[in-house]
Amino acid sequence: MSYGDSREKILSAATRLFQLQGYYGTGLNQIIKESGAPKGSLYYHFPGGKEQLAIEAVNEMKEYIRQKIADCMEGYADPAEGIQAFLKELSCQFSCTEDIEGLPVGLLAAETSLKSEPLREACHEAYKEWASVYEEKLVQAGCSEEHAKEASTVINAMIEGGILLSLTAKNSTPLLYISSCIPDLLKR
Amino acid sequence: MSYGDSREKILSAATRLFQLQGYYGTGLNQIIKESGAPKGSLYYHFPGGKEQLAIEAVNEMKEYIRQKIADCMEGYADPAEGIQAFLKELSCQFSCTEDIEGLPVGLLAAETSLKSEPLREACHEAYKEWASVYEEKLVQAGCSEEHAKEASTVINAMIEGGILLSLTAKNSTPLLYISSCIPDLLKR
DNA sequence: GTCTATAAAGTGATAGAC
DNA sequence: GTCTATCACTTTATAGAC
Repeated sequence: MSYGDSREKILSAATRLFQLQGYYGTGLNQIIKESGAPKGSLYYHFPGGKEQLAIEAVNEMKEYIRQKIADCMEGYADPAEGIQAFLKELSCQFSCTEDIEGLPVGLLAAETSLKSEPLREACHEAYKEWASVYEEKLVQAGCSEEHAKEASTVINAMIEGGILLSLTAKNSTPLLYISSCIPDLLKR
Repeated sequence: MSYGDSREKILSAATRLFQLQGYYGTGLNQIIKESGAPKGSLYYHFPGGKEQLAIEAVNEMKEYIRQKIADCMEGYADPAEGIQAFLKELSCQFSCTEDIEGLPVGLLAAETSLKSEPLREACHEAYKEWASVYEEKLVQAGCSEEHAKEASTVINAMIEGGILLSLTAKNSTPLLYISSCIPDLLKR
């Protein structure tokens, strides 16, 4: 292969750390150290430096979460049940401190949306992609295009907000409350 | 007075900057510079250093937002209308780039909940306080205590998530979508 | 209450050898 | 592809003068 796995190891450590600690809370040294990749290879693989690394990390989060949402939605005919399955999966991490994954995309988005346009765009694309998975399912289930568009955005907001509240509360209660109100939200 | 206004100026600059740029994205030097307060007075007024400053900043955000929510709720008999008034106010900042206030509490919470217990607790208290304002109004309007408790947490999550999405999208659409689904959420 | 000076460590980034 | 060494800068925090 043209790339060894150094690039991959760096990117996966960066993704994990950015999600947990944020952009400014994570140093390049820490990324290198946790990745176990050779020290000198960072700027070889990521000539754009920290910003490029963060953009690619956001793309990793985007795809990882998109897949999770899609898997959950596929398992049920009713969109509400699919979303609840996804929320259930998210809530698991708060049972055990070690499992906590942080706030995917949201932390980086909040830190950098006003400071780096390319990074903001990457975060925005992630939210758009997740919304489109919800949207498609809702339309398939008989929602109007308009309602599906609104609802999918609201679901994105609730879930990011719910993770944030669960992180702060150190328990999954907020995510579970959200889960229980999903059917009411989609009933229209 | 026993304190001049240096303390106040430092704290208000810190509050603004932490909310916009986060804990690690904001340096003590920048806070001093923007506050216009004398350079040497920071550790005199805040012997606990950056962490103490952030905790007090979170308390400022807590009170500022609590007041805003309370004002909005007082203006209407219907809780849904009060919440929509608050969302309308939040959405204004995205009309003009200069007015953007960032993500109150949420950014600091996401960055530090896993790293500083006292800071996490301060953020948690803020969310609890906001929720109790919603809760009280909902119970007054005839909701069951149980439903009011759930709904107020969900509203907190939606709003923090909505600000985050609006920040990332650079427009108020997410907050407005949330506003339009509030009545459905409370109908029970 | 405020100042300067500075310590001690960390940051992102680059150059040049191998 | 990877290494080391290093630059230029910023960070939080402290000590001691005024």
